[in-house]
Amino acid sequence: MKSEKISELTTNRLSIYLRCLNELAAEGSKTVSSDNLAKRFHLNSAQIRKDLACFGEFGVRGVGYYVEDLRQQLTKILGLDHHHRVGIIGAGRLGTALTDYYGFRQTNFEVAALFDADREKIGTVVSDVKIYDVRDFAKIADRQGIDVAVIAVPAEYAQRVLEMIVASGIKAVMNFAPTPLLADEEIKLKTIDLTISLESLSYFLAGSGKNGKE
Amino acid sequence: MKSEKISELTTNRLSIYLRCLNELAAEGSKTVSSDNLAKRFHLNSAQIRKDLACFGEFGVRGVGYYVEDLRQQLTKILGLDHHHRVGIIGAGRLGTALTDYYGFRQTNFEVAALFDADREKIGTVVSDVKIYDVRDFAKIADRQGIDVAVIAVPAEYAQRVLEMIVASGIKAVMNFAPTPLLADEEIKLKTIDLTISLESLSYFLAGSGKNGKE
DNA sequence: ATGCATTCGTGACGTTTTTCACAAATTGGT
DNA sequence: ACCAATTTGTGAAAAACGTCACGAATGCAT
Repeated sequence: MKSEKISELTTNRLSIYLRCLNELAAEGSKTVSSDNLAKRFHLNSAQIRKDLACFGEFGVRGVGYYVEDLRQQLTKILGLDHHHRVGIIGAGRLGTALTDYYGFRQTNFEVAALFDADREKIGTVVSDVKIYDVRDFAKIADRQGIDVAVIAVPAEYAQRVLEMIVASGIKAVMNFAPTPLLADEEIKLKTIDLTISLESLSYFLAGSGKNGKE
Repeated sequence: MKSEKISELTTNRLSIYLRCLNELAAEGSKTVSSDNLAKRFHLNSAQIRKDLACFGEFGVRGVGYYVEDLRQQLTKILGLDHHHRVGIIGAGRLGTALTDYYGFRQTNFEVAALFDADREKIGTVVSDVKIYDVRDFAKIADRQGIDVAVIAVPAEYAQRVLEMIVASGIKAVMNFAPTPLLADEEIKLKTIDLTISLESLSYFLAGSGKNGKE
């Protein structure tokens, strides 16, 4: 166990390990070795051990990891034993699609409210979630206990929306607008930029398949 | 100019640079320095110069980069001067939301067809795009000239869908199913795993804001 | 009990990515 | 024509990340 700061690459992999452990637990496996885990994806077993070692000594030499135990540990480390309430800003196609994205429920996130500026939409309900006026964001976010915000508005509004979110005291933000946003250090901002991913495919196709890989 | 293999991190940044150059061009700027570009996001100017140097010497010492020229160069490098036709497998919430995601059009991608296994959906039209039977994928993909596939089905079907896509000869795939997929070397597979990103936020919140950053 | 097979935890090593720092090229003013 | 101010391109240094290899701990068979 080394309690230096943990890289995001490591925590991302923890998510993958946990998913696998959940499957193993469902299958009834009692223990699993790092080598075994590594083979499921094509990872290196030493990396898995190192990732886990950041948080404690969960394994038993000669045995491996106890599936159920490690599962619970990772669930706790990733904070998935806590419920989170999500507010989505932007009730367009993407925002509404996310509203009943089952990945949210699966990971203990609940979409509590949608926000939009369009008067036509305000007051209506999508998948049991009400659409509020974005101008009331701080008030509703507070009343609803929202602790995670999702930005699903056009790029040109994203920075302003982010500032509104931060001003309301929310610390975790997921951004789908295709633009890099500037935020204070104490905010966790995660940008999912589909355009970059698309252009990455485009680059690959332009190079006419000279290089492959993930 | 060094024509070794270029890392994905580099090409991803090219996308960001290009976006910025498009804005600068729209604003009427003639030239821009790497330092100037670097300040817009918070990147290092040397990195920008190195990224660009992978593809040629586009800058002029003492001046910077000619916005319009660099814009065209990057557009070409990223293959954005070519049109691509996209097939989306899975006509659920996500698949249909993606269908009129304007980022596609912006980047010269066009959603040509949707595919689903649900008989209720097959034959209907979403945002001018027809939903076909997924069992006819190879045939339709060929007929429609589809060269990019998007996987928007539940995780348990994703691997099988990928194999179907690969079998039909398509080389570029974007996967939204929250599971790592195995693909051959010659395929470009890009996985966008929202669950991992969510859990990353959860991890941050669990650590109660001890560390921030992007 | 002892030995053998297994598997973790980790220090050492190698690779990749980022940052630094400076020579070389260019412009504009005098 | 020269000097000062810029700003690129790039080798070298630093940092981050991944892999290897091995000592230490454990279980099982004899």
